[in-house]
Amino acid sequence: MSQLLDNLNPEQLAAVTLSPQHALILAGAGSGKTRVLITRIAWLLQNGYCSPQGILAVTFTNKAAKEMLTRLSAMFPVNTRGMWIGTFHGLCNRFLRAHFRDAGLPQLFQILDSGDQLAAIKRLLKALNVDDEKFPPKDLQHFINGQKEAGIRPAAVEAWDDYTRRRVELYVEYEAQCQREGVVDFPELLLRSYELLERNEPIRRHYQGRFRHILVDEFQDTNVLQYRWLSLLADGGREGGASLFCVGDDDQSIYRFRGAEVGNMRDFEKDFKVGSVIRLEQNYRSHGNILDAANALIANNSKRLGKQLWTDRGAGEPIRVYEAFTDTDEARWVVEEIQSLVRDGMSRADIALLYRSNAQSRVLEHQLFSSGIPYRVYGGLRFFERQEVKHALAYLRLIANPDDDTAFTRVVNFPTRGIGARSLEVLGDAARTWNTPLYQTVPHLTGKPGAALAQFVALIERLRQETANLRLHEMVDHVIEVSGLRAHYKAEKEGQERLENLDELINAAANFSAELGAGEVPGEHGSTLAEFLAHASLEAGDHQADVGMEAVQLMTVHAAKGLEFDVVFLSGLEEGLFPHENSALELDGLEEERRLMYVAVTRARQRLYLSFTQSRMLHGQVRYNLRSRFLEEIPDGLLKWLTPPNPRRSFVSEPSTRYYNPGASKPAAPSMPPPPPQKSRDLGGLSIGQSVRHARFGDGVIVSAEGSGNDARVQVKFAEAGSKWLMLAVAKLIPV
DNA sequence: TAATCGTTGGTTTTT
DNA sequence: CCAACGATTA
Repeated sequence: MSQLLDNLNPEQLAAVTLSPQHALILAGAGSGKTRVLITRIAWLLQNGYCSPQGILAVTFTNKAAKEMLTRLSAMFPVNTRGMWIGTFHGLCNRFLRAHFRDAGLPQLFQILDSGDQLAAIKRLLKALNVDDEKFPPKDLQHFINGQKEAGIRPAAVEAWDDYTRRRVELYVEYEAQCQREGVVDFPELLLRSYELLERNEPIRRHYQGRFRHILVDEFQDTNVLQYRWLSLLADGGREGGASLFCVGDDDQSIYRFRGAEVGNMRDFEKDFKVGSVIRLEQNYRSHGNILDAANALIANNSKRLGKQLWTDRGAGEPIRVYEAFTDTDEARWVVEEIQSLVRDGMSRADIALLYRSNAQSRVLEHQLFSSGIPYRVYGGLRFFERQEVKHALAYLRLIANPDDDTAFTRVVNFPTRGIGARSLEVLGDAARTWNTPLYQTVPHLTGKPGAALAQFVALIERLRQETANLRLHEMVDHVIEVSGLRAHYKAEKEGQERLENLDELINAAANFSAELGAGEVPGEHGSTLAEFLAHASLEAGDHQADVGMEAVQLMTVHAAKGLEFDVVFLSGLEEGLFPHENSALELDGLEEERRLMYVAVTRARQRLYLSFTQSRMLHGQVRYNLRSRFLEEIPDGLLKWLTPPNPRRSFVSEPSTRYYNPGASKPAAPSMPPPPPQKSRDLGGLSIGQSVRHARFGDGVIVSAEGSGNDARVQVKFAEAGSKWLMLAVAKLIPV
């Protein structure tokens, strides 16, 4: 007991030992929020406030959920089985499996991941003969998911124009298709769960009675539906309902673009009459200068709940700033700096290269590669998203649920068995006529295509029978073999890696049943298989780790959230890139970018490098940008310039020849590249940062430029008219 | 049915 | 510039 609370600071202690009540914990970066969350659970259990069955703890990622489970069992001997700890989607899946009938779902319903969902929508549009130029599948997917995540079914969508009305019709059709096929997409997992709880009183009562303490991680990332779901489970804060313990940081809210609603924090405070907002502001990660920079930066945001990080570990090193000529030079400098760090004994794995957008990794990778520095890029294809794995899973899905048309279409002709587009069209038409899933439509067909399709159906039936008494991994193995997938990839010249991945899938199946417990009964194939398939959809797998590889870590700032490194390089600190130009179009977009910058800065433990370039290759064109305003928002005293600091102006107006002053600054990059070409003439005497007047748009400032000669365009931010790109050859811009 | 060519668009992303 | 996708061609 005493051990449990050892070494907690006063605020952490207060949060952990709060008497059962609704609470909002504002947990700053590196303030030990996970520890608080876990210790809170242990404390509640240890002091008999509730049993493990009474705990519901929810996270966003599987990684976080797993960490919570492991650390909890390490901290405190408890049967974690009874607790509901998992992701929103994982828990909703569990809930829907338990109540599939009441939820109106088949017992073995399948889960569509985003890719599957997109494929399903494409198929739908084709079947309905909808012009996918007018209704791009991706947009429709976004629309549908957006509605679902706001808790809105088609009937409740406010559609005032024809376009929206048509999209709502397609939303209806899409729902019907999913229902027919017995599949559920990600947002549907949540919405179904929510609706079932809402409308089924016995079930609602049961869960409201069961869960006494609901704990939420990364609360600032919840969307509207998730908050309503939590709220419902906690009986809206009424007497006798569960206590909601929400941990989050509004300053680290960086997922509004995917539906996160920071406003949930304020709403929660109000709706649940939260008496105690506890701030965790002591940071155990970074040195003072880094925190000061982060604090200064985020102070520029207006809509904050308010928080100030501090540390007792001393100021540490200054933040190093480097101005490069081009993106290539920037990358070159980063690599040299890394080499020097490694020479001094720094481990490569403790160094991170962060950037705003994935496209920026290319140059960095190139330089790292040619210097022979091992590196690892996060955020590519994940294991369960690989095509060979998806193919194998599709066969398994058909065994579990033949109505799954997405799976059917995926493998009906893979490996090829003479079923072409023509046959599938016939089949699709027939399916519509009979209103049956593709699989069930096959027997209705006659003729040659019918025969080939019948063979495919026979194959699936055969697989189902032959695997009925096998254990999961044997089943997977058998399916890979008999379906012809293994032979197919064996024959393919580049198929070796794919074969290995298929073997890995068999391993994954074996591990899965092992973890599930020894209780697996052969022949009960349904449920184990369905659970494995759900697992594959819900947990696409870690971004493959090169185990033991001492490698520099490359990732976007988004991907870095929650991580920390001794040394962080943040490159591309330029207007238009970071903050990203598109952010200017969105309401409060700049504040979100600033939070993103805040996240980036607070990743560093000891040393932080910030860099920007004068010119950068983007979309095949050289662009000239101002350095990021975020740089200006960090107090000068915290910065150490590795290149001479300039007034915030582009080289266009002020050629930076002074960089060539040989003795100017000692860390000047050893291989100083030639200066970028002077483009000032191309801008017709204008320069970035300059104020101009336009006859129609009024006064503004040139923010960036691209192209040259006749194609030269400048982006002008007008006081009244907003931001515009103007062709210099066309627009008359008068310097003011 | 596979290979090749041309077009298009290019923040951020977990489940 | 360059990757991903769709349409066309052998």
